[in-house]
Amino acid sequence: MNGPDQLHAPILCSDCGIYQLCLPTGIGQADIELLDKIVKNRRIFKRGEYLYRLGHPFHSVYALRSGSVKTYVLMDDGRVQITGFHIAGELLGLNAVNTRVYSCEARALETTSVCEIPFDRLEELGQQVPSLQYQMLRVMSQEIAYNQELMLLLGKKNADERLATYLIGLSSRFAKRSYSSTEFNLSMSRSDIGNYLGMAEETVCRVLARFEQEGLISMQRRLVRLKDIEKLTAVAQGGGKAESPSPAVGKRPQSPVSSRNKQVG
Amino acid sequence: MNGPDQLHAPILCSDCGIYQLCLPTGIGQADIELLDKIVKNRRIFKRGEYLYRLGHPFHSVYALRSGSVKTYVLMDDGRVQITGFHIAGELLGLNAVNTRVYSCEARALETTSVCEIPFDRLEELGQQVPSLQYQMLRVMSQEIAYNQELMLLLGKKNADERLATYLIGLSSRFAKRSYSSTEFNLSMSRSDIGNYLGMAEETVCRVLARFEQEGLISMQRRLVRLKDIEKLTAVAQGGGKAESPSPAVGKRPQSPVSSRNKQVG
DNA sequence: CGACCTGTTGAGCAGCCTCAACATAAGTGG
DNA sequence: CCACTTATGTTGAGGCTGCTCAACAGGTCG
Repeated sequence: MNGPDQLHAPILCSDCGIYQLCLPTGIGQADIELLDKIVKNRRIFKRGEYLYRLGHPFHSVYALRSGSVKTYVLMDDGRVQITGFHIAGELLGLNAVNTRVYSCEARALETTSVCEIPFDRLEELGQQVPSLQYQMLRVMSQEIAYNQELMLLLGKKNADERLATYLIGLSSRFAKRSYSSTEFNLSMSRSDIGNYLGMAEETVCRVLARFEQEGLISMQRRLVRLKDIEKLTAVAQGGGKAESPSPAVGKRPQSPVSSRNKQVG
Repeated sequence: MNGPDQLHAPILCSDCGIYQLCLPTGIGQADIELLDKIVKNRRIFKRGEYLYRLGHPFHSVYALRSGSVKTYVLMDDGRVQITGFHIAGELLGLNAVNTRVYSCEARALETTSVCEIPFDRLEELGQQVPSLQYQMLRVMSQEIAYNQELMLLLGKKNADERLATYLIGLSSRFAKRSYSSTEFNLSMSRSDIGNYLGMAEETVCRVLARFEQEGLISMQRRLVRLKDIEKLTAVAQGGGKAESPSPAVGKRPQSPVSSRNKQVG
């Protein structure tokens, strides 16, 4: 995690707020007005409704104004991997540019307000406003970096590290939107969290229960309070247990960092 | 997997070949010449050398002319997640656009020839050639879709499915480059494959050995021959074992597709 | 208030990791 | 060219993390 929006705190543009597409200095007022004309298309999605579905033709991108959305990919037999959890200020759907067909589904986790932006309009405008083009590249670049972190989590972290990473990541994202970074509402169910972090729902419960018992957090249903962010951060990076004598050995999780993993190209 | 380059077979542009940046109809001859001026910068990397490293400043993107490259992210304690395996015709480095700093490392797996393209030059040119901008979006969009598949693999597939998916994915990528789709050289070590698929090196060996024993493939060291692509494809999608009576039940791997996973937003 | 959805907790099992020894290939230097 | 060293791949035994199955508790909603 560490997640999206690494460097640039998304800035509201005018009334609708295209957030990630606008930079403080990147786009002028006149351009913003142009942009506003395009994005007037506001929509509300209720919990469980789809912004777009797998295989549907690509026509628009979506800027989230409020609420939250999960995106996920599917296997034939119904297995689900949630690939993203998106909150206000983020931009969805650009990943369908290549094939012109959505490669994943996006579904509202709660009542969610979005701006729907027709991509061809956005493209036209991009040719008049170079910095807009650049912003699109940035948004996608950011998503790639974000996905890389998730892959690291899925491939190399154990259950404790995954959940700690998840909580810390949420915390810092909320902080950037000026929400509380220590107390917030997970809009995802335990099952969703499991499908996001690559673990069973039950394991999510158990680990959270242990975190609470160890004084790292407190929870009631989907409301979390982070009580020891420092220790949580340590857990997320694999320094969770062992303040043990042996500093290098006993890292515990998969990937032993043994002499073999020297990675020689 | 199914991997990159879904729809557009990358086309060589002039002598250097910017592959993914060019479409048959997208970019005119004059533009290609412009592009060529920029990408004259050819370089050779030997096995183990870095195209770029974590935290280094972003200045260029790299188009692979021949050879292969792995990209990966790191944890503090040395754990590694390989996030991409790239072959001739693919474009690397665009994921650093956002932060202007590389968020991963790229390392040659064998002697590899690349075109190094200064990004600011590419951007300038993009403003004159709109379709080039669009191509960049496409390349990144494609990478995102590709990463989503990898996340699905890492989060939801068991060892057999992972390796089958990996082999099938390689096969179809080689096919698109007009290499043999049934016999090819894995340029990654077992350890790399493990760090890519999120499993231990030993497990990679064991599963490959079993695949060979079951007549799906034959291997000697890094040379693979796919002997039953159909069955391999079935395994990749989780239909590997059970041609069992019960069609829906007994899916076997993590994520039971039980009644609970109904995913209700 | 009953039906249902979500979350919690327990018991048992198994897939995959860890550790370790060995085999083979690939370099390296004399 | 061969002996040595190192990297890479293979195979076995055993244990642990996290999954599965299952029953139940607490909320939520009609």
